[in-house]
Amino acid sequence: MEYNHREIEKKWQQFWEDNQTYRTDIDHNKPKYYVLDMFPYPSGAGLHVGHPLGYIASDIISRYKRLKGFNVLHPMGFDSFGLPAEQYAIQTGQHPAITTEQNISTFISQMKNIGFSYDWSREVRTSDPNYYKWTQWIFMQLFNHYYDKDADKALPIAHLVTQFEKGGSAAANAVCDEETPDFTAEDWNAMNEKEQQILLLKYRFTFPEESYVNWCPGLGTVLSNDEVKDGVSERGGFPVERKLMKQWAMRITAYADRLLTGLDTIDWPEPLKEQQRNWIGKSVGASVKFKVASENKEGLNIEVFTTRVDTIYGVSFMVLAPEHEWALELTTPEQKEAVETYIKWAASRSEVDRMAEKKVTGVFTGSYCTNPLSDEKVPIFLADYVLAGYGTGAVMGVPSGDQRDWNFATNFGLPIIPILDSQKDIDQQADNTKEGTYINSGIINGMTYKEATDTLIGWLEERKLGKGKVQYRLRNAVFSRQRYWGEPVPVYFKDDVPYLIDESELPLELPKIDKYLPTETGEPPLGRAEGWKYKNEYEYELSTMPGWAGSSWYWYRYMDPQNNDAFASKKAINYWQRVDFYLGGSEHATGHLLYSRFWNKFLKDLGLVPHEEFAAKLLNQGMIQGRSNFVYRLKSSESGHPVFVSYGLKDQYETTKLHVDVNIVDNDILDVAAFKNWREDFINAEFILEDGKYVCGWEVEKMSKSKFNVVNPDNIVEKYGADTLRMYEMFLGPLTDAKPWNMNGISGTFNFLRKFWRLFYEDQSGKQKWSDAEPTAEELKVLHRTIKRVEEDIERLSFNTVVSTFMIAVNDLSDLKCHKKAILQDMLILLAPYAPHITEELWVALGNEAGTLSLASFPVFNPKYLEESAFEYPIQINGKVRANIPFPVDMSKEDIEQGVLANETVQKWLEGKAPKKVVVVPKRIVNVVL
RNA sequence: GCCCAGGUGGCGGAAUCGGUAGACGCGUUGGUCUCAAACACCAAUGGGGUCACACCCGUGCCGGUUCGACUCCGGCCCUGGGUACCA
Repeated sequence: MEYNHREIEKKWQQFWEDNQTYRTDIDHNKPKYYVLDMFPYPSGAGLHVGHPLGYIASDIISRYKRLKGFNVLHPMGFDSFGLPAEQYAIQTGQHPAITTEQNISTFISQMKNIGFSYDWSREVRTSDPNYYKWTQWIFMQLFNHYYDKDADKALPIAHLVTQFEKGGSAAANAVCDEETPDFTAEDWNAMNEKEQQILLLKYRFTFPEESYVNWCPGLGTVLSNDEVKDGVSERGGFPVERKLMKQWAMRITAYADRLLTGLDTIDWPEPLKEQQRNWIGKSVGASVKFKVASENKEGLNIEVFTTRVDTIYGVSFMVLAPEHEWALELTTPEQKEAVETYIKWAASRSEVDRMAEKKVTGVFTGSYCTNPLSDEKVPIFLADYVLAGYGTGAVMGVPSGDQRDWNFATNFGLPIIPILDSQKDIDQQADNTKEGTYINSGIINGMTYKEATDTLIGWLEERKLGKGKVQYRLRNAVFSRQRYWGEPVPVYFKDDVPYLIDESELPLELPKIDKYLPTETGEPPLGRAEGWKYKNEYEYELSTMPGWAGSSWYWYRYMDPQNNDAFASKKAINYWQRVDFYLGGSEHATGHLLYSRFWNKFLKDLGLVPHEEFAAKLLNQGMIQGRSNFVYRLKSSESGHPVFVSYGLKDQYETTKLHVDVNIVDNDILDVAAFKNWREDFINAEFILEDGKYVCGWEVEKMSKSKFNVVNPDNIVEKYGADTLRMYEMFLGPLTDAKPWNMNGISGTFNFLRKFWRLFYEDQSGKQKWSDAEPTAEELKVLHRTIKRVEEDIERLSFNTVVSTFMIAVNDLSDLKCHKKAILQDMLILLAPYAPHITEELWVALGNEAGTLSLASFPVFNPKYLEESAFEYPIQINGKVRANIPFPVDMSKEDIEQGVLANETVQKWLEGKAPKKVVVVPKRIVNVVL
C-alpha cells in the first residue's frame, strides 16, 4: 500500500471537523497555554505561501503543548475591516461585507486544507457587529477616563471633575494637552456645560482635535505614514497632501513611560523591543526660555528643549523650525522677503527631500534673543533641520558640541565657543564629549558634567526660566478614518460638543449607504446615510475607526467569543489570563504591537484584565519573498516561431529575459510541454537546450502576480499533501529568517514521509510490517536520541533542525529494519505535531482509537538508553585532528593522556620528542601541543 | 547618517557552553533493478593533491586572545530590514 496523502488528509480533516477534536473549553485540571497567530486581513488574493509559515509553526507549538498535557487555546479569526474591500465596493457597488464574507470562506477552506488545529468555534471577525460592539465599548471607556499621574493609572473622568470642583486645575495631577490653561475651582464652577466639556476633552484618552493628516483625495481617506510611500498612497498610487482636519486622537503618550518599562518584562525579540524604544524615544533633558531681545517683542520667550543643558554657555545662535508659530512675527522688515521665500521653499519639500538634503540651509530672521545664563544676545534663524513636530520646534545652537549646529555655524559664519577643557579639534568638527570640566561657562566653570547639569537646572527652576524635562518622540495616535468600512465611532454631537451614545445602544451599526464615496461636500461616506441621527436628532460622528482598533484587543474575545454582556467574562479571562505565545511578522512592531500594549495597559488600569502586558512571549517569523524564474527569448528568430535559450547558453545569443510561471518550473528546469500551453503565442516555441534540459534563471523579488512567482499553497497540498507542505516550510530554514519561497527540495520532505510510511507497510504488497517484538538497545537508542533532540529543538524554536532530526531517525530505523510497534508508536507521537494526517492514519492502523493521538502523552526521554561505555576521542596535534581513539568514558585524564601518547600516529608527529602540553577534555577532545 | 539582523559547498542550511566545520535535504555524477522509464536502493560529492593514502588550503576581509575560534575581542567591507537631521 502506497502512501496516499490525498485520501488520508481529506479523511482526517473531515474527522476532526465532525468530532470537534480541537474544540477547547475551560479545564481546571490542566495548565492552560494560549497560542495566538496574528490574524490575517482576508484579501481577495487568498492565502499565499507566506501566511502558512507562521501558522504552521504555531500549530506545531499548539499540538506539542497538548501532548505535553496543556489545555491549549489556539484560535483564528479575521481582521476584516479595511481599505481593499471598500475600494472594491467603490468600483463595483457591492457591499464590502459581501466581499469580505467571500474572502473569509476562501481563507478558511485554504487553512482547513493544511490541517491546522484551530478551535473554529471561537472564530472572530472585527467587522461583525457582535465583535465591534466591544471595540466601541472600549472606545467609550477611553473617552470616560484620563491618566492620573499621582495614581499612575487611568481613572474615571468623574474623579477629575470632583478635583476641579474643589481645587481647580491645581488640585489635579493629570496628563493633558500641552496648551491646557490653569484655572481655579471658581473658574470651573462658573463655566457652562459646553465650556466644561471642551476643557475635559484636553484630558480624555480619546478626543477630537485639529491635526495635520495625510489626506489622499484619490482614496477619499486619511492615510497613516506607513500607508504613504514617496508622497503617494501605497495602495493605488494616488497623490497625498498634508491637510488640517478634525480627527479623533488617542492619548497613547500618557502611557509612554509604562510602554517603555514594560518592555523589560516580556520575552519578545530584542530588535523589536529596541524598535519600540526608539519609537517612544525618551529624552531626558531640560527646557530653557530664551527672551526675545528685539524691540516690541519683550513679552516673547522662546522655549527650547535640550538634552545638554550643560552646553548652554556655548550657544551662539537660535534656530526655529520654518513652521514655528512665531517665525514671521520675529522677522524684521529687512529680512521679510528672504524669510517668506525660505518658508515657502521649505513647505514645498517632501520629508524625503529634506532627509536626502546634505546642504545646510537656513535664513536669519533679523531678531535676537538673550541667553538667560550668559546674557549674551544671539541671532535667531529659521532652518528646516529643526522639526516643528518635535519638542518645542526650537533648538539652541551649540556648534562646539553638536555636529549639525557646527555645520550650521560654519556655513553662516557664527562663533564656535569651546565649553569643555577636553574638547578637541572643534575647528574641524563638533566634539560632543561629556568628559573634563567646563570653561567659558559662568556659574559652572570648573564643574563636571553631572554637577553642571544639576546646578543649571536648579538655577533655571529657581528663576522660572526653565526646568528639567522628559521629552518623548511618541505622538498621540490619530484615530479617525474618512471611510466607510470601519467601526462607527459611538459619539454624537450636541452644540458642537461630542457625547457618547448610551451603552444600551451598542453596537452602533454601520448604516446602509448608496455609494462608498465621500459626500459632495467632502464629508466621509457615512454622511450619505439618510436619517442616520442619534435619537433622530443629533449628528453622529461620521468618520470611522482605523484598522488597528479592532486588532488591539481581539485575543480577549477569543476567550469568550459569544458573550453578549462583556467583551469576555471574568471567568474566561481569569482562566486564560493572557497570550503565552504570539506569532507574527515584525512589520507590526510600531503599529499593532504598540497600540495593543497601550489598550491592554488601559484595560488593566480599569481592572478588566489581569496583566500589564498582553503577550508574554512573541516570535517574528521572517518574510517569505518571491523567487521568480526566467526564460530567455531570442531577439530574432529565423523560423518565425519564438525561440528560447537555456540559462547556461544565453550569453552566446541576443536574448530578452521574460518571467515564466514558477508553477511550471521544477528545480529551475522548465516543463517544456506545459510552457507551450502556458501562453497561446508559445504553442510553437522552439528551444535551445543544455544537456537535454531547459534551465531557467532566477531572482529573488517581491511576490506578485505580474512576476508569475505567486505560489498558492493549495497547489502544493494537491501535489504533495499538507503534511509535506508543513514539514517543508519548517525545513526551509530558521523561522525568523527572511527567505525566498523556493520549491527546490520539497521532494526531500515528501520522500521522507514515504520512507516513514514504509516503516509500517510493504511498498508493493501493502503488507503490514509492524510487530510486537521487544526493541533492541540499538533501536531504543535511536528513539530516545530523537525524543531528546525533538524536544530540545522545539523548546528553542528551531523547527528546521527538528525536521532533520526526524529524517535521521527514519534513516536509522530503516537501516536497522526496525518495525517494532513499541518504537513506531512513540515516533508517531513525536511526529504528530508536524505531520498530523499521516500520523493519525498510522496511529489507528496500529490499533489505537481514532482521534486519540492528540490526547496522547509526549514520550519521556530516558538518558539510560544513550549511555555509552566508550567515547571516541578526536586527537588533535596542535589543534588539527590527526586521529580518533576510543577510550572508556570513566577513564582518568592521566590514563587517556598515556594512551594517546602511545598511539602510532601521535608518535609519528612527536618525532620522539616530549609534548609541551596535553589538554584532555573528558568526553570531548584531546589536544597534544608540540 | 544612525539602529537592528546577517555573510559557511553548486543551492537551502547545521554546528545549542570556545572542542572533529559542512548534519539533514536538494542538485550533480556513477551504479543496481527495468525492454525502457518512473519509483526505490547503493556509492561518491568543499577546493587542491594522490592509483589510493599522506598532506596543504578553507566559515566576507585584516589583526588579536586561546592548547584549540564559524563561535570571543578590535578594526574594516558587503547584503537585507528599520528609521528620526529628534536638539
